[in-house]
Amino acid sequence: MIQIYRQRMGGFWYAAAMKDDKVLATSFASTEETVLRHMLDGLPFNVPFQVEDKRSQLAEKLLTTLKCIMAGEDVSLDFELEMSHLPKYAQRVLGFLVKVPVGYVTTYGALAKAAGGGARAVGNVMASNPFAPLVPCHRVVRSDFDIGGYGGGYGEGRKVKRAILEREDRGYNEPTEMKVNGSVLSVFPVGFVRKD
DNA sequence: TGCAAACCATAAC
DNA sequence: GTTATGGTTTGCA
Repeated sequence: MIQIYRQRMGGFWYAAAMKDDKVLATSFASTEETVLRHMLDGLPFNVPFQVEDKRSQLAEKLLTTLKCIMAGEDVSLDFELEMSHLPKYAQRVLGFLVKVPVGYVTTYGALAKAAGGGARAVGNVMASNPFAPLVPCHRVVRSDFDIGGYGGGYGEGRKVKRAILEREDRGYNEPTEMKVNGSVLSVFPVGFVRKD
């Protein structure tokens, strides 16, 4: 049985799907209906689930973490993510993405260069990221530092993406290269992202 | 700038 | 198998 938790904090609804101590999906949205629907889309298959009204300690911690990420805070991600049902390539890309630190962004192309595959394929993985905003797909922008898409495509979600990034700005100035899984991943200061 | 073509994993047929 | 679809990128006018 999969447990689903949801909570409203600071103007957003947050939701998490958990099985035992593992996280299957997370989501956020402006309404309860949307956050639940969005998160159910991210679940692996049609398995029985139950919406819980009381939160386990771990669920409480997880939902709070989601809120803190939205607030641009630096949090530790010591949660166990269940992604074995995702395509292998998607797992790989997400594995690189979690290494991008607060205050930096990477690009679809840079992520592709590190993880393999192509930029558009990376975009596809971002669009179907079941772990937003825990796995920080909001930190992936276009190679020309246009903000890129968010929330499944080009829509209002872009505003949210920009807002999160503004709060994550740590004032770094220099691009840097990170060693991840034996590959090199280029990351860039949030300040590089184009304003409009 | 703007547009066309290349790019590449997935899902749907 | 094959095709259609993207949160992209690059080159060239």
